[in-house]
Amino acid sequence: MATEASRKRPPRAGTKKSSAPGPVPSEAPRANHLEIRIWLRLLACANRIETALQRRIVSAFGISLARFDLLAQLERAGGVLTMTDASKRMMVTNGAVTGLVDRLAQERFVIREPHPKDRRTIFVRLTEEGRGRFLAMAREHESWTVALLSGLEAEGKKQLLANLDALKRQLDGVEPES
Amino acid sequence: MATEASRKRPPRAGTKKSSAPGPVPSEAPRANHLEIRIWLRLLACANRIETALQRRIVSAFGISLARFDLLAQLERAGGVLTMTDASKRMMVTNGAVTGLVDRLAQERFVIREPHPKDRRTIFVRLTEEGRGRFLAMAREHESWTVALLSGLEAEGKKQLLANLDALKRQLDGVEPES
DNA sequence: ACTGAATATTTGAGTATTCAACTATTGCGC
DNA sequence: GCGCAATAGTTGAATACTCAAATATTCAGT
Repeated sequence: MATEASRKRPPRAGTKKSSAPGPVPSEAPRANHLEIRIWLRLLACANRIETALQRRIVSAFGISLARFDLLAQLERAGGVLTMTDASKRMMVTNGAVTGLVDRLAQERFVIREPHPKDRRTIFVRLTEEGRGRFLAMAREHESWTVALLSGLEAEGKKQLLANLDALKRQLDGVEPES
Repeated sequence: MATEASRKRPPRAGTKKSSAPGPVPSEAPRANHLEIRIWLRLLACANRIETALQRRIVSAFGISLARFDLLAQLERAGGVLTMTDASKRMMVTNGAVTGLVDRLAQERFVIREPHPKDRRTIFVRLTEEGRGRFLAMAREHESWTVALLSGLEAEGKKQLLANLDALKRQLDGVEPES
């Protein structure tokens, strides 16, 4: 049936043993449609890369991926962003950003600042210290990412990127904006 | 810096307006390394597909993607699985499975059964009714998946699958098992 | 048999996320 | 100026997941 839509991360590989009657060696005859095989592969690859990166960020920097991401958006935006702009860039809801900013503020990465004119609006500003800490993290993060993929053939990489671009365009067409 | 590691879903597109000084039109000069462009594209595609499928499953069947996934694993396994085997197949921890089974049991999709010999072990069994309901869902789910990707050129699809296979092998090599 | 390591599951704390409800503000239209 | 819809942000209920600790059991060694 090839139903396997979710996107979890492997929780660090347990012991190797299967108790139930069927030890689950049958992995072969699934995924009929080409489309579904592609989706499953895509998902598997995305999962592995994300899991690998996430683990390293968390263990090396002691900061969650979501928080790291918010810092990245701030840095790219020049250091300041409103809550709503941050949520748009990160593609999460306002509510999610509230919590992330709470923690980043606690850890001195960012500070909240009022908008001089509009009292509904709140700016989130990357502190100097926060920026420094982030940049150090970002350098490593980028090299990890490159390292993960750089083993592919140059030709294959170009092809893959082109194919993914085509896929993305296709998806934008089929499923425009929710 | 091309740091953008997280994997969120767009929360249903908000209104189009940016309040802060810089209205964020600058989307151009990023993603230097080819590897990073690939990763970003891969992530974007996976996100869109997953989001689209998840929304449809939730709205059409009133069941979460995680729960749907567990049902799929059960069906594929022939109807029964221990908690641990389920968690391995779904690549989540035992703790996560406990909660999913709790709810699926509540909704009569599955039942818990003791292992005749080993009292530590618990079987999760797909009920007849649950199986029927799941199969109906699965049919639709599969057709959605195919529909999402079928617009690509046949040649591109084959190429994409091959490239993704190569990538997966590469990832398995670089990042073996945790 | 006893002891202790290993295995199976559940539980609870910590994060993250969505969505809907709610509080403040702003800014029109008249 | 008023009234009110739109906007910005926070909060809380519902899900989901990880990791570590707690429970139960099984099993192997002596």
